[in-house]
Amino acid sequence: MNLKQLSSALGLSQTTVSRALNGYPEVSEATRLRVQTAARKHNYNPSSRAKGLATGKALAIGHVIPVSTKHEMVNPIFGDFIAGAGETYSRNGYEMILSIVNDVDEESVYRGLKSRHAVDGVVVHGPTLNDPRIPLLTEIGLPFVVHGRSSGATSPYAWLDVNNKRAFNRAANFLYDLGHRRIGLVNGLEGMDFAHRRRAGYEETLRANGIPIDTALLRSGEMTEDFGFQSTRDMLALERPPTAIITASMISALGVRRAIEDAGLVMGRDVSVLTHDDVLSYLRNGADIPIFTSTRSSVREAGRLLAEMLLAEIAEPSDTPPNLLLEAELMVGLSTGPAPTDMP
Amino acid sequence: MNLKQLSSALGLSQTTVSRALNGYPEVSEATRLRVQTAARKHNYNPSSRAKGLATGKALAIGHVIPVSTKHEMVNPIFGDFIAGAGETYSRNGYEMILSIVNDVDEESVYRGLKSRHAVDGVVVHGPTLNDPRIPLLTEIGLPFVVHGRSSGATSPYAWLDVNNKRAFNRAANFLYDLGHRRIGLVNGLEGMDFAHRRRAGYEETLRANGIPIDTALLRSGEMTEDFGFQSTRDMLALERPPTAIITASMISALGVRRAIEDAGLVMGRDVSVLTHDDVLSYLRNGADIPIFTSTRSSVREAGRLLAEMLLAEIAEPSDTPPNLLLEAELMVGLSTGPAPTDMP
DNA sequence: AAAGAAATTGAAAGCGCTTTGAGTACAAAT
DNA sequence: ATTTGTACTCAAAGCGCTTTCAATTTCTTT
Repeated sequence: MNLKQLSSALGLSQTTVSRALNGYPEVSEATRLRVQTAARKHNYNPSSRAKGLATGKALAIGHVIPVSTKHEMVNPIFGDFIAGAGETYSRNGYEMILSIVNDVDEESVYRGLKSRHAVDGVVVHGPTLNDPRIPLLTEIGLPFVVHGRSSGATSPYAWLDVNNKRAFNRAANFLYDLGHRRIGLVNGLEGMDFAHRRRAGYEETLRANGIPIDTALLRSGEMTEDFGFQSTRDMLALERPPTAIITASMISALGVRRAIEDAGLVMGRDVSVLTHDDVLSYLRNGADIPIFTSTRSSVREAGRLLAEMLLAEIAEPSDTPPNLLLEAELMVGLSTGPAPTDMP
Repeated sequence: MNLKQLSSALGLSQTTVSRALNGYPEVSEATRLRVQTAARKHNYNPSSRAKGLATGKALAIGHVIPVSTKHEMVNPIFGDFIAGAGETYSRNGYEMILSIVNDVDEESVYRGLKSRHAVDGVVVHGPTLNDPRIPLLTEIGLPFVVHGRSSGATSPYAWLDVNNKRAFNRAANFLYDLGHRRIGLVNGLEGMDFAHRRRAGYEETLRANGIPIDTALLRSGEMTEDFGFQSTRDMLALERPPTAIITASMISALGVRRAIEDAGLVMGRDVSVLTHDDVLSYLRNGADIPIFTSTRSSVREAGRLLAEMLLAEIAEPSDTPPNLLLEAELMVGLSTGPAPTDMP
């Protein structure tokens, strides 16, 4: 059933039917009702292609997911983020278009989306330091919001981020207050902006408390369970092992935990662990009492909010790009405790 | 730059330019080359909307992701599956459209995708027993392939599945051969077809070996880390605890492991653990020696293959829907060992 | 009752592409 | 010299919508 058929079935012009369905005021309420009922009855939905062609809007948002060519790794937060954003889209009649792309030919994907008029805007995932996508999108004039930020960007752009630096300030401070002086960091990949900021927060707080940075306690890599495990195992084998470890995700935290227990130690007593928690649906951090002490910020909620920002920006572009900085919550769980006193 | 502009820039008609770009034979090679060069130079890409309108194809595949209203859970395998499918799509010039939908109003989403001509086909995720989407899609005539199967379906439909039953046959057999007689099952949600088949495989093998099914050793729920933990903790507290546990995913396996160690036991010695492993990119099961003994089947590869099936089906529908049954590989790791002899 | 305003409806153009049916030019065949 | 191919090229219609501009009907006002 298309518009033509529907309107002739109703004995009305396409114009009137179109107006009735799109809420234009020049249609009598009686007619509108009649049209709406008929549309529902015949299960009529305007073709999005035709609509898009006529209006010049795509009613779609692109998400370009970079898959690192190195490890073929899909960021595990992605599912939850998408779920959050998707809610906003469907509430607003937008479609979500996903492009999985290896990081090499990202540029052409963005250009393609733009020139094919496939989307009205895009979400930039996983920003790096000096992310080239930001100037690119600005140049080609495709509306976008970055999930995260990009240190080094020279002009303003729209973003939504967690205050990673402050989160890790607080994480390090919390451990310091518990008496820990050797605190390891199992961070995400250097080059990722979030990892950079987290490390900055960690180092700042340590320095502020007079603790020199020991690079032996600094690891960075893709946040897999195995990476958490290996990093921790190696650090625990040091002459002066850390008494606490801060890590960047629940998944790596599971690996950290495994290494601690493999070493015959007890998490929360011998070694404290503090993780960032994105509140992924399948990795709930314990129900009442969190297993891991964590800095907590729901990535799903971030998706919801970011999508709203983007849609607002598309509806009426502002002259100063919107920014939103979310604070992470510090949740005390069972994985942290006072620094062991029997250590040197 | 649109077709009109490009063709007038070239001094050719739109017809010729269109044909040149789409590989039609009635265009001289010289012209084609000239057109292609100009198109590249001006970064011309045909509008997908206009193209779709003219051809009647959407050049897009829909993925409708059900999010359970109960737990707001996004299946963690989803990211990797999508990554696999996405590769196939982009190689074939297709777009992927994602709809996140709570399980209640799924039907209207499928009908909408069809009537809006938004997609040429869809992938059905997470099939249940007697999944209503299969008759629905068949009825409305939207091509689809199911990732998994649906026990109880009355007519043939296209699917790609892992041989879950045989996988769990082998899993149970492997443990039986190691001397285990009390084998727990931490399964996915009853109602999900894959969980049903796995349980069938498990029960079949136990019965075949003369072991009665003990419902105290059977758990089913959403496959979170916490669910693995709680189920295992409870089972270990039984009067006659299991000496081995089979679980449905790496994530729940991590919880199983945690419960075992919390109980002061050693995985692989006191309690054996065997898990199904979807080979998720962020949960690699150890590099050389797998940590967990597992039945292994890459969900990413499944995504790739399934997308190919669907595109082939769209290109030329076959009269008998294609099916593909993948076998899971049994990988022996460190989490299993002979049943402890000191147990009754 | 006439005139102007307001409300309601419709015909047709246009969005950017593909594709049909027709036309032109040139070489080869009769 | 005419016919028959062959190789190119193009004008125009059509895909299903929105939207402009114009037309008609109904209501107010005088």
